[in-house]
Amino acid sequence: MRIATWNVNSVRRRLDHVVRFVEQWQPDVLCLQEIKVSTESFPGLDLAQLGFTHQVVNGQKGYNGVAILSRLPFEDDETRQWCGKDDARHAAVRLKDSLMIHNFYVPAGGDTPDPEANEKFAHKLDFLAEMQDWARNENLAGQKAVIVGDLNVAPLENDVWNHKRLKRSVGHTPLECEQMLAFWQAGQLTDLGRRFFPEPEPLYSWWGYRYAQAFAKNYGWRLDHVLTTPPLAEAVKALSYARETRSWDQPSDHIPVVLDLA
DNA sequence: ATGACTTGTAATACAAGA
Repeated sequence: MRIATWNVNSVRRRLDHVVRFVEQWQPDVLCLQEIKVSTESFPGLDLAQLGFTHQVVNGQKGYNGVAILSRLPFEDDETRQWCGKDDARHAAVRLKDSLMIHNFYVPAGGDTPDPEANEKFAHKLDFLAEMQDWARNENLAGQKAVIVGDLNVAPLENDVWNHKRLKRSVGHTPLECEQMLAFWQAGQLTDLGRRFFPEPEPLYSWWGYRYAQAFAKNYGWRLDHVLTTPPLAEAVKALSYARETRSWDQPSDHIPVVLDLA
């Protein structure tokens, strides 16, 4: 079984890329973030034609938004609010044999890494704290669960192209990195990115648009993560990064990360 | 050397991404 996660930066703008990725990689489940469309306007028929006849969409107009698309039926699905906001940052499904898939889009956090001066950063820290509480309260570690998404934190030194330079930048500050690792510990989560590609190897899933040579020079960040709980340890077979998509015409700034489960 | 870009909204800038 193959599960992919991808921040597509607008599912309507990138629909051709989604089709191309699905044809080449054949995921059974595709978790999207930043669909940037209301649930009503989501292009569900186009995606159903790819075989994803089971869909849960948590969208809103203009910003954010997540979706889980599947060839396999859901036994249950859920979209819940975080930090008391109805801002379309999470969706979850339960497949057969109680396999849970959680798809997150964690707040980016704005420009200034100071929760007093920047309410977006405060929101991001609150969100990360709530994820820790959730992992404990739901006994995430005891479930068969896959957590994926754009978590908007690159927690390890080699998760950014220049640790020394970027440790003051939102997404790689010590406080965010601590909070992300605390979430992983709260759920006893395995960081599959680093299980398959250990430090100090550079490992990235995002290259910004603003610097045109970012991808060519590999000035990237690892913001997109795939995490699994202890009951799934034996089932994890492989993890892949679909780097080629970043070279396609008018790409998303993120690439897909692909998990193979037995 | 993360800006210099890209998106959606709405009407020619602005917010947001990170």
